[in-house]
Amino acid sequence: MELDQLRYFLRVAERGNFTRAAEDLALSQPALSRSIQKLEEELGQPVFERKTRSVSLTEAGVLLQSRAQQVLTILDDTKAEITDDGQSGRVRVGAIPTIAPYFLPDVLRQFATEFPKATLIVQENTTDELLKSCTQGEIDLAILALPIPAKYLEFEELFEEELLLVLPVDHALVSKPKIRLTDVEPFPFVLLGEAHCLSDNIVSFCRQRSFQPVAVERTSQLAMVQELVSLSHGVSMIPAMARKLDQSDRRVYRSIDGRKPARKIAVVWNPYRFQSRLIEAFRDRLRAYPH
Amino acid sequence: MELDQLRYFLRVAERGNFTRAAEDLALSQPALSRSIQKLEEELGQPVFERKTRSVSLTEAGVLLQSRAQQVLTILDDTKAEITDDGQSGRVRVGAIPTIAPYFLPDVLRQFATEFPKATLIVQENTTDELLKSCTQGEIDLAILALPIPAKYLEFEELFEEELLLVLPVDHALVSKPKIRLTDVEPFPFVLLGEAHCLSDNIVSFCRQRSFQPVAVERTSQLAMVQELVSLSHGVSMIPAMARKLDQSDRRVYRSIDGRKPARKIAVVWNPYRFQSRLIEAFRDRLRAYPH
DNA sequence: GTTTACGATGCACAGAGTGCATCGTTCGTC
DNA sequence: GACGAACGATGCACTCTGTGCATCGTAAAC
Repeated sequence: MELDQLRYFLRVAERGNFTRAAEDLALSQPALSRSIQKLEEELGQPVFERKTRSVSLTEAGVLLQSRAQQVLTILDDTKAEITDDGQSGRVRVGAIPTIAPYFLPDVLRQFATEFPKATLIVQENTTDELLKSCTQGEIDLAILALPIPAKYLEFEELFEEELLLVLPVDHALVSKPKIRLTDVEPFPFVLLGEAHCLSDNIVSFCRQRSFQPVAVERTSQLAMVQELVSLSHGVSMIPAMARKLDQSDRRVYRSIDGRKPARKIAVVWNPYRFQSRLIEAFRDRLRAYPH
Repeated sequence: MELDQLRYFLRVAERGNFTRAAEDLALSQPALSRSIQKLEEELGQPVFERKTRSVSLTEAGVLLQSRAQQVLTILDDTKAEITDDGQSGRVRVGAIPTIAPYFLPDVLRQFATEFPKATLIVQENTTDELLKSCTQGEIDLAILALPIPAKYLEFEELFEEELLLVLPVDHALVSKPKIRLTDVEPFPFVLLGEAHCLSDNIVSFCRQRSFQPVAVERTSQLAMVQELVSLSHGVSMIPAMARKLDQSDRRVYRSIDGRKPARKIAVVWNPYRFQSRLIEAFRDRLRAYPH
């Protein structure tokens, strides 16, 4: 039994497909097939059931999967722990798209200056994917908005951030000195796609005030939301950090009067994985970041 | 990091010597040196401190040692668990020399008949060595005499066995109808070497009756004790199972009157290791063995 | 100073793992 | 019902890694 075989095996188990797994592994499909064959030969029985369109784990495969994961995690962490000098190494950070471009660059720059030997790897993805990556040890830290279904993960709230109402410059509400949430109710909303938690934040905040925002458009980037608002497709709510970077004069931002909509930004990590000094340091910088 | 590297590493750590470890591993010393070098290269630091006469673990090495052991154990057990069909496989049994030849052959024969596909491996060694082997997962079961310092090990008493007084045929006590322990006190003893727990059993039993047997001779095999007794070098105490196999008429066995000296035979195993159905079966046969 | 113990290094070789090309089988589709 | 696509298995040639043998370098022991 070789470690590579276990890595290969896990990937095939994950993808349910030799060809796809081989691509992931940067390996030819025949090589992968043979590697699994050899593993099965050693175990005296198949670990996969080959169906015509996909493969699934046998009983033996299920057992092997959990043990292989365990073993590779231990070795990965051991290596990280031994090579941990607090200066060099790797920090893999994930962030949701509505945070990444507004919050991360500053922290990354600061961190890179302070730890020039460190390698920073950033992944931008949805909350669900980030949590999965974090659980599987593919990233060390994830920065996202609460609430999260954080099974087996640890998190720490970093700060709370106001969501600002964004309006086209010529919108009726612009001249109103105090805008309450109820004032917004009649207007259509421009929101991000459903996979984005910011939409959930906004919708759930509105729902607490018992109104359901009407989403006229769904887009995938905050910048696009801002542009669509400028073009009077609707109004929206934008995190304060995204407003800071907005140079345009074709839209205006207003703070909602009364209880203000907000989101809580948190950092998440996997407490079962070794936390290198570099990772700890990154978390420290996140905490210390002015907001 | 490769599994072989970890195996090599552990052996060197155990032996504190590359050359010796290489012999154990059936590998040339240069190959071993290079393998460790590569491991150290990957970890970015040495795992051994090379002194002129021996090598010792560095801090990193100590960490790696425990993790490597853990990993190899998991994989070993996983393989055992997957390949466990209750019929084929391997059972590694250890026994102390004063039990092995008298008790094991019958059990082994019976077990081999019942499980013809199974491979039986028997190791004869002292209690200390067997417990060490069991802890390290080098054997699956150990059969020995209580008491044992059984840290992290589980044990189950199998039966209690009387220790019989053995005398030369022409000994003064032979004609005595009832021999009490005090009657034996004046006579010199033939005992096994100090590493054998049977000597401990005998000595501690006598000490409870507040006398210290005088050992005139120390030998390494029960058969030799029996022969020396025949030659009137002294008297001794012999487990009942060893008497059964004794065909000679040059010595006689007597049961001590009063509280009889005895030893408790137990089977020991490592509860942290996977117990295959074959191992369980072997334990069952041990329990069921008539005594 | 000489010998001994022990790990490191140079060099050549064998075998395991890999990639490419291709095959065999089973669905899905026209 | 024949054809094509998806997917894993197999044949073959090659390369690269790990290994053994011979030898070296160094420090302790005699």
